[in-house]
Amino acid sequence: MTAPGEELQADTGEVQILAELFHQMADPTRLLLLMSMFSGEKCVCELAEQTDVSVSAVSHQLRSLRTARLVRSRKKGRHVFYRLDDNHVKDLVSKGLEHVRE
Amino acid sequence: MTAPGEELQADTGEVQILAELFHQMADPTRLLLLMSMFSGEKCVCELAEQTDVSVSAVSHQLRSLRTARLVRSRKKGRHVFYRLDDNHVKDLVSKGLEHVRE
DNA sequence: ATAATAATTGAGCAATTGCTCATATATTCA
DNA sequence: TGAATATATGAGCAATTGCTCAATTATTAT
Repeated sequence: MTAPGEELQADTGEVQILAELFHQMADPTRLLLLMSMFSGEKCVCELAEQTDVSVSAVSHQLRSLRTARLVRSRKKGRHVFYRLDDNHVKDLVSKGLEHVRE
Repeated sequence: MTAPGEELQADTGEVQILAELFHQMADPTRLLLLMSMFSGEKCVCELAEQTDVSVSAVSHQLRSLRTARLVRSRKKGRHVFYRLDDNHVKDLVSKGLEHVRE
């Protein structure tokens, strides 16, 4: 499953961006939010309920995730629905869980 | 490449540990250290030179990585050699770079 | 033993983080 | 229009982070 190795070279700029990606996934609340979106888009209040975090805190973290392009949002009436921007995040969580579960 | 979905369920404890894993990879210096070890074990002074970070700072970060079980160390004479504990880290970086490179 | 080299450690500090609280904005409904 | 609901936002604050600097330990060489 480990790549041959050549494409694992990265310049300083890429390392910064890569670190920022992992940074977004490094907070339990944000990670929980991302994982909640695995089953499809969710509005802010659903996400707040599922993660047991205040709506305000969730909104702050979603902004962070949106700015870092890990999620996208769509407005529908009074609700704003959030979903994963692409499925790399899902792959990363999957690989991460493999590691955690040894 | 995305897993079928069933094994992506995680309890609170697992999410904490997973967040800690990503946290270790979320700092540019630690990420650079990990990537330096892709080509095999390296001593502290080599790692310091390659990452252009002070020996002390490198040692602090290596301790963090070792405590979190992302790396292992081996002492040989005056040198301490560090290597990746398993190849999940390499897989995660590989997947992360795929995301960064779109 | 003494000096030199490699690495670790603890204190301390500026910068960043993730939350709460209060407030503001936007949309729907009566 | 006015009330209710959903979300966003800014200030502020305690906790955490990643570094430097100085001191320490461990090993090797003279």
